[in-house]
Amino acid sequence: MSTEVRVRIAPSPTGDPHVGTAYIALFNYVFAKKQGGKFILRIEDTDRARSTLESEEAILRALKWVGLGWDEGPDIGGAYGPYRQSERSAIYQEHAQLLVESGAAYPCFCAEARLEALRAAQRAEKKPPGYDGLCRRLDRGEARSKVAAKEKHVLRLAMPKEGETKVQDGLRGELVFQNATIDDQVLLKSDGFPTYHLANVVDDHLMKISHVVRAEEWISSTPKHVQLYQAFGWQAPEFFHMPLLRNADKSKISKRKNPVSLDYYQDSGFLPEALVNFLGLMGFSFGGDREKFTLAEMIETFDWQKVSLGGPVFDLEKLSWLNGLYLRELSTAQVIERLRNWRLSDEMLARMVPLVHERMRRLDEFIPQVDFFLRGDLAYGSALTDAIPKERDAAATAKVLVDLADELDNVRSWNPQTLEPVVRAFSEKIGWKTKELFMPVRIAITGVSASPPLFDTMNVIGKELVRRRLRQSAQLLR
RNA sequence: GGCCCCAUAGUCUAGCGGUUAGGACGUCGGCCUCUCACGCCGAAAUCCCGGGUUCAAGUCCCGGUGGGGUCACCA
Repeated sequence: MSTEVRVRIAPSPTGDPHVGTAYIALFNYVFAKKQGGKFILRIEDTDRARSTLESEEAILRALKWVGLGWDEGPDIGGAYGPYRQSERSAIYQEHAQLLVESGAAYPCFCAEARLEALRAAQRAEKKPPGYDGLCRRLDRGEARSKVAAKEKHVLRLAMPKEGETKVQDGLRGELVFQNATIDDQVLLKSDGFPTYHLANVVDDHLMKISHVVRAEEWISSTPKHVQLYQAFGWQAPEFFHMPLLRNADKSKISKRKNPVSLDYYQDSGFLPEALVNFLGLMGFSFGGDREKFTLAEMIETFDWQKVSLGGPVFDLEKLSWLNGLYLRELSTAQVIERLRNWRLSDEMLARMVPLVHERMRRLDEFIPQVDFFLRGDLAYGSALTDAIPKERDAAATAKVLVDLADELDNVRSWNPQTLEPVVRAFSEKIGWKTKELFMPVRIAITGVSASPPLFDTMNVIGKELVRRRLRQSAQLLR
């Protein structure tokens, strides 16, 4: 068996490129490079309702932006493709079939409603929720004929009900789980697509992944994965569960409490090398008192022993400081280059100029009018409180802004035409006249009461910055 | 609630049986300076609690407590 180190980052393309993805990608990448191994990108798009190609593209773009390139992936191929799970359905079906034949998995015909009722009952009795094994007890012949009759079903893992499952974690040692406490996980959904559990095990094995470096939130499902490896007769990879990035209140980092999209960091003018350095500071210590180090230097000194397990709070303030260190190190020419690649590109100018063109009398009025396009966070002074509609109060306005931020999060394709109906529908939903709603929103997003049309403005500023400003404004109003 | 993980200042961390518990962000004060920023100097602030083990415990063990994760036909 080959001893080559092969690791992967396996994002699910269901939203914006997440800072946590970059964080985990970083540790995979660094470990692979340190070992002279391969770093693989695999797209886990088995949730066909939520996965989009647009999101996949954004994730690839963002990972490239932070400088974590892959050796094999959906865009460049490789010896173990395809690297998009939606293109591997047949592989999962075959493997699932193997499990059914060996008795390690069984078809389950229970309807959603029954499962919900079951869970509700378990909750009421304060028992741990989980499948009750009804279909597991079905006669195998009967089950087979139901399947043959095309009855709608899923495939479940026939989890052993006795004994224990041991997980070897490279960071935490041996983790022991009582099998009786582990649920009969669904492996194959009724739409024929695999769940994460099946797909991830099958792919990791087929793609010869040697080390699984992933977030701590996966620990509790790892025994299921270990059971699957055993059922297939495969050797499990080594697991390394990294701590979770946290909000200031220590909960798992989330977009409600933190800018979480890599797009936000790019749009706000963070340098990718600073962001990567900062992510490296989360849970990893370089050695000595060094805090500033390059990716290459991190690779050189990387060692799992230097990884700590407490969940690190993601502190934008410290990231900004680090970013300043990098920024000041650049030459003037380099800064100009960075600015051009940021918001002073011809492309950005081409988007901004039409919006302020007719509002300008002289060229010198350009800069003040595009001010909010070029900023990260805004300074509002009293503008926000002044924008509270008559008949409404600060608290209500704050809530509206936050709710709108959430609403906008669901907007997939961000442009003036898609934004307008969303915001208008929102206005109706909350029972505010558009007249009442638009001014506080305008102020929150631009900081001023006179600006180009709202939706065009939002379009250029970008989703993440818009959402961030709405949230920040709400914060200030409270 | 069950299961699991974690625990050094507000935050990120060093420490791997004997240290005045080190560094960084942030905060406060000062210096530099036309202002600001940068830079420099300084200050306040930490070993969650209780038992063990040991001559000696932030460090090892156990138990609490606290925080977190997870309990989906989402990953």
